[in-house]
Amino acid sequence: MARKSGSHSEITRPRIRDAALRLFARHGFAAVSMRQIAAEVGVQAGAIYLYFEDKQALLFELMDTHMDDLLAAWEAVVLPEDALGRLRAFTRFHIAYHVERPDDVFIAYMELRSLTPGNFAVIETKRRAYERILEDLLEAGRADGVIDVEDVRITTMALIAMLTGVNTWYREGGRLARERLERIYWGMVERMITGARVPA
Amino acid sequence: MARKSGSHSEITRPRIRDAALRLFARHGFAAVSMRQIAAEVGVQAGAIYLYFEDKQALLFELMDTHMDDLLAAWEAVVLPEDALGRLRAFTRFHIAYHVERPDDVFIAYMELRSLTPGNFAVIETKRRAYERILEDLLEAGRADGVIDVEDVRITTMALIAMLTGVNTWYREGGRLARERLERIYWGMVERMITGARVPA
DNA sequence: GCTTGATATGAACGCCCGTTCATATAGCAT
DNA sequence: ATGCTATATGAACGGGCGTTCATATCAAGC
Repeated sequence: MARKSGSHSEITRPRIRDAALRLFARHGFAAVSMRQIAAEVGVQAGAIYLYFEDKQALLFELMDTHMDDLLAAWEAVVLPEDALGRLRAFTRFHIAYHVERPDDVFIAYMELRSLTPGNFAVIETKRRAYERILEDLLEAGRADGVIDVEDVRITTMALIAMLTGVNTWYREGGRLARERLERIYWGMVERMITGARVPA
Repeated sequence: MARKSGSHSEITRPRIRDAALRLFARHGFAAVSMRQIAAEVGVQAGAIYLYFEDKQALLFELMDTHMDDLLAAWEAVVLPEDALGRLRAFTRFHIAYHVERPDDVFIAYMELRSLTPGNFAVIETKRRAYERILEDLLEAGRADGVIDVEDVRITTMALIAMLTGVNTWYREGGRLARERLERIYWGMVERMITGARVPA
């Protein structure tokens, strides 16, 4: 049977995407079979190939659209003029985005090694572009004299790791909690890059 | 043929361990087959079962001995009396250990989801024990009034993530470089937990 | 020198994998 | 009503998986 009521391309495709996203995030790319994904959607394994070339293409689409969404979301952020304000915006943006889409984020840095070399190159470029945003903000702050770090590159990596780490332990618990989370992290970041004691 | 010259239990077993460690770290537990591990050692797949009950037991041993080694290595560190000095010691210890044994560390936090529930519980307990070390040091520093953080638990998680993140980008490049790495990271940590500007 | 036990083989087991394809159905255009 | 096309099935493909086991070989103990 085909074309059941309400089963069009626009419905099944995203359902496959969502199922793959959740399963890959939970069990890892290599540990999830096409049949498991299909079962989650309520379809046979062969149907997946109507929408994705193969398993690798499915993973790549998840990671690629995630990186595009992430970069686009940052572009949409309205930034203050001052360097420190921009770093504050980045910190809060990064945490908010990572808390909102934990599965995408998790896959994006966990399954890099599951990509074919060509696909890896594409994702890696976008990943570096994102890191570059923070790195440039730090450089700008340094030029303005408002921040003071020993090594911009190392600070960038340290901050990214620290902020992304939220993903490993924090789970959404209401809007207020996330607001506090962002505030606390910005407090730590600000100290790290300015050395200034921030008022309680 | 069996018992080739120089092929005893004391030789083959660790060779299997080492091969599994490297392959799991590189490709992930689920993506590596027993035959691949055996081939790396120059043995047939069946031989692995003379030393390990199954694939899961092999992974568990890697993770369990890693956690034991990590905790034991920390116990062996001679600590200063002051809280800040202890936090400095922890920071340098953590980085040094992670830089020295990147594969063990990588597996230990990457393959938690590949463990059976019972094995996971064991590793998780040890992982929490390790985090607890840092958490207690922060609490002690707070009691002494030498450190000032808004939330000890969140600071602990942020620091662990930041320090462990070294593993994702740093590759051994001589002893001096690592010394500098430790110094820079301690500089960032100290600022984060004291808010003090450290002299260049 | 013979026996014994540790060490390894390699074939085999049943199972699941990613992927393909002939076939069938369901909704749309005519 | 009829044909067309998008959508899905389900069986099949070759292959690799984790694991077991009868068998063989080697080193050491008597």
